Amino acid sequence: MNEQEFLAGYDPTAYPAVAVTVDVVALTIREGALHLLLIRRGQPPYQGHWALPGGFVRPTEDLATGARRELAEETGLGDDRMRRIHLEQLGSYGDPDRDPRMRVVSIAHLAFAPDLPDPVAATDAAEAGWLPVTALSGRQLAFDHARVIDDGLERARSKLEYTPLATRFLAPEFTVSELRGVYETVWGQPLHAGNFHRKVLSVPGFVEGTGTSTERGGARGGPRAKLYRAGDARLLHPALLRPDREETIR
Amino acid sequence: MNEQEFLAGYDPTAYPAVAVTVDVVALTIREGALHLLLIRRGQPPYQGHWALPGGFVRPTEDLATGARRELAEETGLGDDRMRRIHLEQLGSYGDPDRDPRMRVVSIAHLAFAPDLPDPVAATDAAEAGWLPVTALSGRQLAFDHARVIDDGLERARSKLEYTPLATRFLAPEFTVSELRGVYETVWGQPLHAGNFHRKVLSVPGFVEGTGTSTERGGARGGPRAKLYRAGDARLLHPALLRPDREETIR
DNA sequence: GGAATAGTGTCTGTGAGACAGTATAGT
DNA sequence: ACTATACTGTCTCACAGACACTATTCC
Repeated sequence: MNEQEFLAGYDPTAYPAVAVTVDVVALTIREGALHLLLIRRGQPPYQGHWALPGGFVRPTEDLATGARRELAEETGLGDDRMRRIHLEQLGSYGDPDRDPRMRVVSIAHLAFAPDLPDPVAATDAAEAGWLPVTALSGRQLAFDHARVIDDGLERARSKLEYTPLATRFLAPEFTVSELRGVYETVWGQPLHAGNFHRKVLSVPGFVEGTGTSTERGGARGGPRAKLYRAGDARLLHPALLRPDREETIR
Repeated sequence: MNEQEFLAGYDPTAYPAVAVTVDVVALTIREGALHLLLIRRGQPPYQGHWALPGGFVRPTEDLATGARRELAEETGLGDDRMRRIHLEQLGSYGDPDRDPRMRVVSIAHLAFAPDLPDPVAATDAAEAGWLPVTALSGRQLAFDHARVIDDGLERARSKLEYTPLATRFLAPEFTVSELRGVYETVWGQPLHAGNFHRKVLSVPGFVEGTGTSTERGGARGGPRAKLYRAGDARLLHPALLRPDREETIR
């Protein structure tokens, strides 16, 4: 350890400043498609490119609070609707050159939200909106946000296997079919309706019946479906594993 | 958005400085017990308390590189032995008051290492060593490191279920019994030897035989065991689930 | 010989998935 | 009437866990 390193151990100002931001990969399901909240940047760098909502963490807030605040600012949601949104830490991204202006370490978060109204663009963004994740390929994303989004989507797919968080994409009361729709949308493949139904009801604590049913059957016929609420389980056991995972193993 | 917030969006120096550190929860197995690399702090705050190895991120290194560097510095290992250590990001800890000196956001990492020699204390630490994790309860840990360690241990237990990373606690060639020992140590419960044996060999890509066997049988008798290497799987399918997870589900 | 360990055989229960079938509603 | 959907029944296969057993080696 030389003199510079010794000093640096005690005096962080011996190093150039590092900025800490929080970014949010916010997912929701609209019209059967997985959507992502994105902001079109109004100034350089990456002016005109799409970016994740986020910003500098404030002195008195912790990381999760900062992420929740950024999400609330961009979506314009009140406390009541914010409370139904699941938010967890996704990971930190700190490559030295990920932001051309300075060293920025971003703590990315992942959010699952029920279908929400279109966001009102904040003053520091030219535009904000929910974009289908299928529309991202080919589009130029700011910073390393393409990778953050990829990580977030994979985390979301994985979380649906072991946790009951799929319910967070739905209204407080939902049918098994709607829940199956969440899985099919996030995983990107159809599931067997009958087996899914039995499986969901057999996992302890996943859902609990409300005793009520939908007012009408399906748009194209069928009986009225029973309504369920999220149960008290925090983990699904046994888990609902994705079919055909062979590709990702090696 | 008021004037201060507007400026802060463009000029991070409008906020008080934030320091970014990397910390490492480094785990290894010694004499059948799970051990953790800890440093006894030589100066305030938390002087004399045990803390995770870590330090400030340097301007030109990314987060994983910083964590690997800190680990190498504390253990005194060369590149060859460092390469066999698994390192992954664990999570970020950024509560505003976690460090009394200033705002410090720490990106914690998790490392799995084979049995290593005792570390040589670096100049900025009074003492360094591998401590059994069972010896931690009751001991005063610096900062929020007790929580970081808890999160790391739970992550380690979980990773052994879905990945072949248990092999990272062992030498390049190992027996099924030694591998079972890793699981039993990390999970803290005995496993059925026969079923474990069959299970490990049946998971594609978990281990591959070397064609050789140990020189001697067990210390207290038994045949010579076949030797295996880590296979090419990155995920175990089907997974090796911990027995009796009911407690953690709700 | 006695004891411990490596490794295999077998049985049972659970659960996933395929498939079929019934009941209920919309058009 | 026709069709789509909700939900249930049944069969098969895979696998986890319990138990038993043999073979090998150390003491």
